[in-house]
Amino acid sequence: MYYQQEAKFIVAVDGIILGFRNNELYVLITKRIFEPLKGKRSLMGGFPRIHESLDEAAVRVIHEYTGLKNIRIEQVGAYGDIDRDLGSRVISVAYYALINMEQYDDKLNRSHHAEWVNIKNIGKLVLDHNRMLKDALKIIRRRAATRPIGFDLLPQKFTLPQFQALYEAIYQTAIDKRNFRNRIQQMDILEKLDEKDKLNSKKGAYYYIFNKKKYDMLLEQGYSVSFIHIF
Amino acid sequence: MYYQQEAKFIVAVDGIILGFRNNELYVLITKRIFEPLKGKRSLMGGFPRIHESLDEAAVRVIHEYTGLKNIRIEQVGAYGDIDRDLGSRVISVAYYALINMEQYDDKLNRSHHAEWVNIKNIGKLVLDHNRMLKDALKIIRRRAATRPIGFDLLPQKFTLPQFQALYEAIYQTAIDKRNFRNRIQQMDILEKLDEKDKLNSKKGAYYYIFNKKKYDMLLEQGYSVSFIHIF
DNA sequence: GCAAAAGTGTTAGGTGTACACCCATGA
DNA sequence: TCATGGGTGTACACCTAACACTTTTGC
Repeated sequence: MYYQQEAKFIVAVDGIILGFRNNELYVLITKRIFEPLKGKRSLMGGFPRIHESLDEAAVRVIHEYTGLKNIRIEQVGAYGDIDRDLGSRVISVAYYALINMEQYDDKLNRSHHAEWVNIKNIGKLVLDHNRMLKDALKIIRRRAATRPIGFDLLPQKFTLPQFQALYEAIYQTAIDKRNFRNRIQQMDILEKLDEKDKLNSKKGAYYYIFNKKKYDMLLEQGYSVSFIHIF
Repeated sequence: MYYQQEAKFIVAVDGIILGFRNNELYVLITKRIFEPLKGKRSLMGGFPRIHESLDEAAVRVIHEYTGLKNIRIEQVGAYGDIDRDLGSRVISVAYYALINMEQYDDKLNRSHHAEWVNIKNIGKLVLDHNRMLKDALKIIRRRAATRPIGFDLLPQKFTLPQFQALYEAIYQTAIDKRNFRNRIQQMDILEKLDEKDKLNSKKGAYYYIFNKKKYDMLLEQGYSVSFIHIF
């Protein structure tokens, strides 16, 4: 063992957990059950264990709050301002995860005092959590601009109006229907089903599923479509 | 004080310090002067102090190694695999900095066993430092694609061939002279001087300086030019 | 005069974006 | 029959990328 003379820090992981329902983006927000700031609205957080990597800790924490396994996470960054946490000097590493709200176990809401909050109505969160959320969204938007993100966010079968609504929610902007569908079609990674969703319209919208094999092939070839022009 | 029962971690900061000279990109690499892995090639690293933010620690560490003040840093990310450091469980936060090699104090090289290594010839670095470097380059490329990065890397007066060479070094690709210049001209953020650099050619290339005021104005307007198409 | 690097414009093809109407169905 | 949301194609402007020759000057 080396470095024994160095200062040690409390390290936390915080999770920005996003879901999509009724054409709106939601963030999983909890009420802190411990001091300081007990009762205030906060992202899902936890502390890595000594035998866990940061990524593993993030996956575990998100699992504890959502009951979901096999989630993909991506790191947002490390937050290390001195007074960012009122409780102590804490360095926090933020991760985001996109999850399918249909698979989410709603029972966990109650046990964790968690709720899905529409991303438009997120108020003040504790500490620097608003900044974390903002940073996560930036990364998600960048990602979504070049690849068809959100297969994690959508149910397995989804309609094109749904898919488009997801993009509109991510960018908070209206997208032309025809342009959106043209681009999707170009990519050729969706499979149209014979089945229709008749909940949202009388005519009904065809369901699609995602052809993962084709998508992975395209990625390997370094493929990228610019979905939305944001840069 | 709260969270006292949580595990504490040794936290490090590592710096990817990039410079540009003779049309090539260089990384500042040191030989570790402490165990473990003493004598092996490594990025510049250090440990944040209790009263320092992570950003401050990164600035301080880079200052210690380069003598430079007023450097801009950007976080690359946190690295938290369990066995990433042989010495102990260490979580490291990486930062990159682009510096002007002309202003760099060469005396520090010797006192820190540091040397500038051409980015093409970086061999194996200790621990996960190769991955950090790769991640930093990804961020730098993304940044350079949409804004005229590298005013930090270039001397105050620079020529267009130099500026282009910088982009070629960042992307490791050849760029058409006329296209590059057209784009630069469109941005209208350079000022041509009457003076010429005659070191690299008989004809001589005009020096330019960067018009920061115009650049900042453009940034405020949410301006972005796609310099190079990489996505 | 000649080698070596600097400097300079145009064009064709592709991509982004704006845009309007018909279709299917339940009520 | 009508109101509602689903589905479809094109034209124009702009941007990207390809491309070749002249200029200057030290040797």
